[in-house]
Amino acid sequence: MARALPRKFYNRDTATVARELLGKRLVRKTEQGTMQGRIVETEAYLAEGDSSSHSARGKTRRNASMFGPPGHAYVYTIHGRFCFNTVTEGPGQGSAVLIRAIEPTQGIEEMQTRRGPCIERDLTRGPARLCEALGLNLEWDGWDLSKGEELWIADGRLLPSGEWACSPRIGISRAAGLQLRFFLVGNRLVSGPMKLNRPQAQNTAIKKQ
DNA sequence: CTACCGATTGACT
DNA sequence: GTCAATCGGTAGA
Repeated sequence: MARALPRKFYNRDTATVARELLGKRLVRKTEQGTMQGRIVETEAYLAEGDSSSHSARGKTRRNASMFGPPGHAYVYTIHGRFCFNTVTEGPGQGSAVLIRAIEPTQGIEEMQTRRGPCIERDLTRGPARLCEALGLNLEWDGWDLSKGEELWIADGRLLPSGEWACSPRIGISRAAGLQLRFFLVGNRLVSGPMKLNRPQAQNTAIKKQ
């Protein structure tokens, strides 16, 4: 099994971290067994110039982890559900990457137990769904992902440029023009629209999928 | 204390 | 495609 991504991986430009997390595996080791999924969709939330970031109006009890060291988890609640982020840059910057969807690769049965009845595609498609599947909650807020224990992200190869795309982020109203959502082109576990907005090129080849 | 508000999801037209 | 249930966090009285 690949090692956990080191802290220096996270201590970089947040959009870069969000893009490079694509294809990496999120690992959750429990006494019952190990659950793993390939990261297929992420969003960057910046420390500066991003009015939709939780850090935009300063540090609070809720977002304190965002201002902590990079490589730790930031877990928050929204609409009575949980979302999992990795802290980037900093410490003290207030930036993070939201993991929006993973493609299960191991421990599917345990994920199904936690999620309850749903179609297989909905097991981990969406930030709150993947948290429920992996049993992530506020107890994991601040967890050091670089330790490689219980919950971490495994190192892996970088994706070829043709396999990913970016777009505006989902479910936000402010700073909606920023292209800070990253996803694997054509992957069925990606939540929301697959509409491409790659800076360079290009839609024609990929749109046909 | 109350009021407002989502980085969502699931149900429905 | 649309819509509202949901509930903790936050700000303000």
